[in-house]
Amino acid sequence: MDAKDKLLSHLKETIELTQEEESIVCDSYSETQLKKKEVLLFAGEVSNHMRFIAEGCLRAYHMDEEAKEHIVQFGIEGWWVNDLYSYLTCTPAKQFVQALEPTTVLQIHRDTLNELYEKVPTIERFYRLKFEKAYVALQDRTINSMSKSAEERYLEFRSKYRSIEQRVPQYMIASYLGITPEFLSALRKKIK
Amino acid sequence: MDAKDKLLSHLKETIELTQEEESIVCDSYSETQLKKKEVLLFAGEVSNHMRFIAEGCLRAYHMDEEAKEHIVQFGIEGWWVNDLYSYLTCTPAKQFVQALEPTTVLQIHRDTLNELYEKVPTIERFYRLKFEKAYVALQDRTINSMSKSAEERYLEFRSKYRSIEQRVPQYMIASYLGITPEFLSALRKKIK
DNA sequence: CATTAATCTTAAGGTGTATTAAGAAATGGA
DNA sequence: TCCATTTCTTAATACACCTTAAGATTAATG
Repeated sequence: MDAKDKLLSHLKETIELTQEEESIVCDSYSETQLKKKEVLLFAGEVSNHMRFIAEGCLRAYHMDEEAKEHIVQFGIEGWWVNDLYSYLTCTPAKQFVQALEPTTVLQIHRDTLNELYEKVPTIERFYRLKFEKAYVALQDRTINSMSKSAEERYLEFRSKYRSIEQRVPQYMIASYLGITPEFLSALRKKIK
Repeated sequence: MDAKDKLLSHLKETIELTQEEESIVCDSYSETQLKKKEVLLFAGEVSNHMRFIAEGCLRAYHMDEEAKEHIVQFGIEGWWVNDLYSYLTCTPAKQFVQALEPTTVLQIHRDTLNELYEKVPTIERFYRLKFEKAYVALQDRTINSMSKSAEERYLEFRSKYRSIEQRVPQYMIASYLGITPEFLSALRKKIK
């Protein structure tokens, strides 16, 4: 199954599309191949595309004043990864987006997407739902990081994202959880 | 200046409205008076209104499994406070919204707002911008709480929200910052 | 393969923040 | 004005998590 088929079947989990709409949709996205470690979006740039991962694995991370990295989100096949705020407001991104594996991404430019909304109205609904989900995920994460211990957060991460845990380095999971790799290592030892 | 005038001048900071539109807008909102400690939205309920604070002060907070409260957001005159996710998706709220002072709120029901979007299209733009701001505020808060110490977060809170710091109890600021009131007290002593 | 680079673990010692308990200060209601 | 309630502070002790440093594994590369 090629990248665009994956996108279509992903869309069709949420909305219905006619044959004609399917081909309009396909024509609106362009495919990009990323090497491992390649950066798709740099902090400081404006994010002009919505990005669907057809194959591979990405991370979005923030770099603080001391150049320490904080992973905000992972993404694998079937996920969307972006600095959403930058995309929505055309302001400079605060996050980097980088491939952790060789990755295939389908991208659509904001202008093209706005045109697509006109041609295929259900697409607008699809993205509205995406934005809402992004918001609740962020809200959950905020509340979570404030009210739970590192151990609880790790156990939750493991049960929620087992497929991710298995393919990204442990020190990145530590970064996502907001702890040091050493402490995560100690936690894992204790739990087992 | 009455509550509805405050709303109008708030809207007009972002969008333009004709005389006729102003009166349509005003008719769409209803005014509610809250006593101190009165709860406007309970976790578990669906939030069906967007809420503008004309006068007073509110907090939105989450209650965890151990019944500990975590303040997610404060709001004073000119702010909007809500469990936005619940509002957008018609799912049960995870947060409570409660008055910290005698407060006047203007509320608009989701259905009424959708009608208003038709009648006064610029209103839709106003709310889109609100939703975007809510998202970035949340994103900032998440990154912040992961990458900064309690002292840094407190100093930032103080310079950003001095007007709020002066009118809400210190232990609530501690809750907002994710620390205990005792530790905040110690921090303040140390800083001075 | 061999070598280097990336990742993970261990351990000692330190720091930030929580907990508990008590009392002091401020505020609000009768 | 007084009492009750709410809020803030202090201090001792405890724990979660960090820092540093080193070595052990594992994976990537020529």
